[in-house]
Amino acid sequence: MPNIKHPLMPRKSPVQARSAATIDVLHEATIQVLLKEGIVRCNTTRIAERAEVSVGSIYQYYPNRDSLLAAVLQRHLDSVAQQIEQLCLECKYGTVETIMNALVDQILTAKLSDPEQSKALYAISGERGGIELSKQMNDRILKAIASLLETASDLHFDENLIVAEIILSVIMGSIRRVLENQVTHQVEQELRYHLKLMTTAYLRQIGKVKV
Amino acid sequence: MPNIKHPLMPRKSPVQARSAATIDVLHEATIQVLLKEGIVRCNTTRIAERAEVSVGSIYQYYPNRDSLLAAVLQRHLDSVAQQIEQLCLECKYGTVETIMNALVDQILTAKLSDPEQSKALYAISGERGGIELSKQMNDRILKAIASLLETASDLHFDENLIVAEIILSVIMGSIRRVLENQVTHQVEQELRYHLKLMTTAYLRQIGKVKV
Amino acid sequence: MPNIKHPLMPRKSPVQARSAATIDVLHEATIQVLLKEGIVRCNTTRIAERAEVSVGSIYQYYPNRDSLLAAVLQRHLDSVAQQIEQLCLECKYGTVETIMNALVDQILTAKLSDPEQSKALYAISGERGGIELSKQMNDRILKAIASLLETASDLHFDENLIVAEIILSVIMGSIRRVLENQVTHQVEQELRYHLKLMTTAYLRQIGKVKV
Amino acid sequence: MPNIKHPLMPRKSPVQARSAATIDVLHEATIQVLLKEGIVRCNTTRIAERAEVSVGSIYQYYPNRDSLLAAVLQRHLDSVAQQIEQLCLECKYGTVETIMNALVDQILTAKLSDPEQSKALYAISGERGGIELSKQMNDRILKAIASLLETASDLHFDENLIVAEIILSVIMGSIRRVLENQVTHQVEQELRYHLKLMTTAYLRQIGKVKV
DNA sequence: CATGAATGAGTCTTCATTCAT
DNA sequence: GATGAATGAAGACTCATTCAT
Repeated sequence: MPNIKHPLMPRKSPVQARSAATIDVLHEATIQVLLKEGIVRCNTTRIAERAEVSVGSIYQYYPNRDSLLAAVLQRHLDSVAQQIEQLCLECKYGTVETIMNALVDQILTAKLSDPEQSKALYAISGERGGIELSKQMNDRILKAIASLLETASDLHFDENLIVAEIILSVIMGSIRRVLENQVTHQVEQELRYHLKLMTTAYLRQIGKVKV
Repeated sequence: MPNIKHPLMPRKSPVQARSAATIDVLHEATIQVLLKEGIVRCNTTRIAERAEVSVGSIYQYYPNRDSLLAAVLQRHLDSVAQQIEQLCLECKYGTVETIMNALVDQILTAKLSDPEQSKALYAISGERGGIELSKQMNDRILKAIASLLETASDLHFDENLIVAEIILSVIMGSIRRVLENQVTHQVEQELRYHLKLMTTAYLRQIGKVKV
Repeated sequence: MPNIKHPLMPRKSPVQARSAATIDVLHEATIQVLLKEGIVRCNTTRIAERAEVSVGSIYQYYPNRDSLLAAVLQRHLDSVAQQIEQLCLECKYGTVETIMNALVDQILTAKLSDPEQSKALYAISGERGGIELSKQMNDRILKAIASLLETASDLHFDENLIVAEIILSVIMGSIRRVLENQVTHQVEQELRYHLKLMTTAYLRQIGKVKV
Repeated sequence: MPNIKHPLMPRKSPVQARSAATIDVLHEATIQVLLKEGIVRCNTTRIAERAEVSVGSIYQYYPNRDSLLAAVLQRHLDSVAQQIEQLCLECKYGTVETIMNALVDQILTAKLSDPEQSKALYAISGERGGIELSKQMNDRILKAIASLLETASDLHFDENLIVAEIILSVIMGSIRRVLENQVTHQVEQELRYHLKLMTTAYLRQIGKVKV
């Protein structure tokens, strides 16, 4: 059902085994080039070179350069969202403090375990298609966090979604600054601690005690 | 101390009024093009057209395109830093709550009064030269906030600079998400309130009561 | 007499029914793509897609893309020539007027019954191989018309071939303009009438009365 | 007032003298390449090479390759239409015979004085933009011929425009066949004579004697 | 035989920069 | 100083053809 003229959709699904392999190689190469050369020099020629395939192969699977980048971003975002959704299910019914501790840990781990890759992908997410993808992932995560907050054993919030948004913004926003080297090394090290402290303090302030 | 081959330095100082005017026109035009066409289509031809000067004129004042973009970013960041420094001086000796209220207000106002422009400039700040500039501004603001925190009448912090960094990261990070439309309209409206609440709660948690 | 490296010759003769069927499908698909996408986008991939065979299959029957296009054109031209030759045999010994009435009718019917197809094929006939094919068909038709004119019951012409050429040029030339939409709808409708009138008047002018 | 996003409009008008020179060189080179290599190989690289300018120069004046081709065609068609309009004014009030003699001469001269060029331009006129241009020229010429026919001293026609269309189609259609080498050399030589004869005979047949 | 993934030369187009006027 | 025409390297994308499966 796909591939009907949406410019950012992949062009075709692999029917032979080597197709899937080529796609993987392309994704890997894209990230490598992005890391090594930056978004501006991350062009089809370099990606193909790095992937050791011809430029033509890119266009077997993607209608244009942007759709390849979007696909790479999509994969990453999916993975991050999945990890967080998973965690949100596991942490249900804890106190606000345990929830925030786990959430901050999970998000920072997901985003900072391969910081170079995350950083490279920000370059994509700013482009035309990336913003939409980011929003979709955002929504998934927000819903997961809002659901999680609802189950908090000690506190209750009037507007779970708003609160979730604030918390996610603060965490994701800080992470971005870390990835862009806009914080000192020390803060990078201690960010987990402070974010846990801050979000927990915030929730206690804004929430009402459950009976 | 003149411009000896630093590629991002402006080429000459505006010794004549005419020069200063041209530079202003170029800056304004650059922002307009950035807004209207995006970073990718923001090229010298379009800037010159919009500014109603010839492309050659750009090279009278800047050794290359990037140095023009850097200069535009520089101006913006300078202005933001200055506003915040100014405020930090005015708020000295207040309570943590009044300080954070004023600070959050000031930063959000500075960054969100012309959101389109701020957003456009993010595109520049990601490029090679922009990161360095952003860091410099960051340092100025951090010092101002750290000094301000030191004067807080009610609380004392062991590491003012770290705390300042955390607070700035959280505020700036959230703002970026607003500018990238990654938050709902409602959160955009209520962001001030929540950031004030959160940062104040955080400071109260981490600080020690002054005697 | 097999295919020894002539680049526009079909590669092998359809000895099996399956082959003939595939060739038919390819011809049909080629015309469809030509109509829908134009000569520039009429490439092997699209033809294969439309024909629901693989690109590889095209090369089973034709040594290259141009030879497929040439074959398609050839078929069309053969069919047209055959129709006209047939008619020329049937009309022998009539008066100039009845001859021209029949001839104009026949040619217009042959070329305009599926105008879209005829139009599409013009795109091919302009290419390197098509011109030669067109000439061959032209010669066949000319000979048929010249022979026919010779049998006219009322008039005699000094140079039947020249006269035939003039008449064919005028008819075919007008048809082409119709197919390229360079005439109004009304003229398209009345073309038969005017061509009959004009060619008959011309022949009466240039011919000598038979005794 | 021009140049507002119409993809086939020239990009800018020359303000310096050498611009006009470059445009002329480009037109000339385009026709040369068209003649020597055919429409398929008539690409920007070859045109620029032949014109001894850089490819970039093409894009100073035309937004894309097609608009250059269209401009070249336009010039040619304008010139042809002008010549015919001029003649139509000069021939007014003659007999049908003198009118047709002059008209056939004029059109054949205009189209066949530089047959290679005319032939080359047919390749363009089949493309997207060319058809529209051809129609416009067609209309101009038709109006001129219809007006001319109205002034014929000896005959009167019920529908001047239809008659003009028929005549133009027949003449233009034959010329095309000459240019595509679909007629023998002898017919090419005698075409003028036969066309004059045929069109005059046709007009005498279809017209009514003026009193 | 049929398939369709892979190839890579060839096109169009953009844009920072230069330099003659 | 100012102008804008010219440059040409670089990038995105296409498509005829091949060949391993």
